[in-house]
Amino acid sequence: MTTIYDIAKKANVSPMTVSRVINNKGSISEKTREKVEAVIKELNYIPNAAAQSLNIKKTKLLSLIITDITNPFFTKVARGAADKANQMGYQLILCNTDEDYEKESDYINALISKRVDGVIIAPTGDSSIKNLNKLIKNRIPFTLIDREIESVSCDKVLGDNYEGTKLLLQHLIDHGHERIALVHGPLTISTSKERYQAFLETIKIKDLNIDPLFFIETHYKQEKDWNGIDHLVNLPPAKRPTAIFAANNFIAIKIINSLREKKIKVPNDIAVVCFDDLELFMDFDPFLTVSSQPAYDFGYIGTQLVIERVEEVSPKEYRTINLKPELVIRKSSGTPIK
Amino acid sequence: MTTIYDIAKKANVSPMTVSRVINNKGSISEKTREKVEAVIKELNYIPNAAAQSLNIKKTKLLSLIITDITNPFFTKVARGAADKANQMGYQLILCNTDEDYEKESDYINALISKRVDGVIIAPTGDSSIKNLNKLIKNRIPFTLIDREIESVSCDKVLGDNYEGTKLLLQHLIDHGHERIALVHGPLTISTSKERYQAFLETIKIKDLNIDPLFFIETHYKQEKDWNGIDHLVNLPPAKRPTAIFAANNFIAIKIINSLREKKIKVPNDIAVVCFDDLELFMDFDPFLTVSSQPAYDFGYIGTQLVIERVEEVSPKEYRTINLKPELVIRKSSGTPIK
DNA sequence: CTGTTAGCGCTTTCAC
DNA sequence: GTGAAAGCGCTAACAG
Repeated sequence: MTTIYDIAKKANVSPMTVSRVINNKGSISEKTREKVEAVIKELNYIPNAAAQSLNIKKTKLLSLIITDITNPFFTKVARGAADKANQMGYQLILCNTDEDYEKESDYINALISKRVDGVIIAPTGDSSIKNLNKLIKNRIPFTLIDREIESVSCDKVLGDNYEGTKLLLQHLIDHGHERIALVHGPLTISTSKERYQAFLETIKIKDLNIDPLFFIETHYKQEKDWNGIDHLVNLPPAKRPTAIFAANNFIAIKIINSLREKKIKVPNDIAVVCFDDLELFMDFDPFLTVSSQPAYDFGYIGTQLVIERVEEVSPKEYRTINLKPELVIRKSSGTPIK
Repeated sequence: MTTIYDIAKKANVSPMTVSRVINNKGSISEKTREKVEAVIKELNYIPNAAAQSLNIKKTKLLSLIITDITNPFFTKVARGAADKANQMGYQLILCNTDEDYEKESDYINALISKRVDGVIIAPTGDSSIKNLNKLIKNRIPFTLIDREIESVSCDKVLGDNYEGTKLLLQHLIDHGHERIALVHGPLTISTSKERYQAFLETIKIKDLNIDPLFFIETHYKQEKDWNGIDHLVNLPPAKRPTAIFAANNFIAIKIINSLREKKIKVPNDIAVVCFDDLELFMDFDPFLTVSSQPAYDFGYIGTQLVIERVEEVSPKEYRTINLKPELVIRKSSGTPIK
């Protein structure tokens, strides 16, 4: 491996001069600069980042912690984060937690060891606060994306789950639905809790009376052979919900699979809507009616905010960016039923 | 930041002893080990990876270079790579090249500077050989995935593009199609070239006479307002192809969008098939007939192979793993037309 | 079983 | 404009 010393020797200068050339720092005569640069090129020299960061205490490493890159929402988030990171000269370490606090914890330790400059994280849940505190103790700035943890102070990029839920629910109600089931995620995840609460509030305002059996809790994760709505599906048609609200896209997939198995048609027999788009696929077969969030921006802006913290150009006060959801009406919500 | 010296002082031992505890190396009395571990826990000490790697010349950093995380094929690849990497105690740096040689080149330089232990790469094309040579010069092992570059010696995880193409084409021919268009990617990408050649060979064997206008070149990338098949679509129905073979999933999306705009129905008016699945969405609306490749395995096995190189437990000879495609027949190829 | 010395490859600080 | 010395936080190699 060629080092700064090899360059120095061959260029007849001191290592320090080489360092100055590499970093464009201090003043050097045009002549020596050219000489040094020539040798660097000749020897294909590339500085050792570990040695650099040991001195300057910066790694130009960022990490994106999400629950599953396979979820199209997070795929887009990752694209946004990677784009911004690379544009600013940072590399991005990708971490998938699978909604698992322990994995999250392990990752955080590894990232601290790597001395990443900053972290963009969609936490696994409210208990993630302990992991975030570790970052704080180690003075690693982070921005929270998608999922809120109120007790933590940091930059945040959040969606509007109340608004998104209301839009979707209003749409169903406008179509004449009164028997609407909600399949939501764990209430320890802010997005889940907020969508749940917004659902409750809205049906209260609309004076709808929803059967307690119509509230179902599950995971945000993909799951084979999920049978969470079997008890609804096995009901005689007149007692079934006429519409189902899925709290995220993966839940919608589970629901639609369940319904298909039972030969129940969407939207003719039961309408289905969900939070978060399925990207791509919806491009060529617009099917699911959704509250679509600007996933790319969560990643892009989230990354921009950490970088600003890392480079100390942020205002002292932490910022919270709110990203609006958009109601995208497609086939799965059907036509008015009355 | 607390260092090994802080621990040493507080535990009344030498820094070296602390190092030994951290790395579980050499022998230490149970007593001192416990004492040191207690202090480490008390001070929340986490070793500085930069300092470590400066000595041991290993970073426990791997990189996955792909063209677009947004393509479901690569999303799965990324999941596989991340899973294996983390399982083995490595972190994964994600790089999106957008099929751009220059970006690839920049990434490679950055990764060399970071002294990543290994790289898993789906190269942008045949010219990537220059970038790979840089890795070789810097003694960074890599495995090539999905796309072959014959002149380079390394571990490889490749699909069988001939087989996949033939399966798909045979399926169309069995359905009675004789006027089949091919929309393929740049021939500088091995998968593209192989699918193209397999197509030519197969139609030759089957004695089909395909209009040269039915061969269309485009990118593997997503593209808004793509009009690459307008000249086919504008043909009178009797002169149009009865089926279109898309060389990858994103091309299929472009085609289906184009057809929909012109009110041409798939598969009734024109059948469409493609290489690589669209995952997820196909779960709940099985539509596209495809040659599906085990994307997750490309990432998982590719990562396993580099790690084996990194840890020097591989056989001397480079290995090539061939992953078989699977024909998945769904709606888009329709029913036999004769 | 434990400690000392040197040095990984670079940058900081100060001198000239 | 350039260089010498010291040190970032850790480990290899040796000594005891």
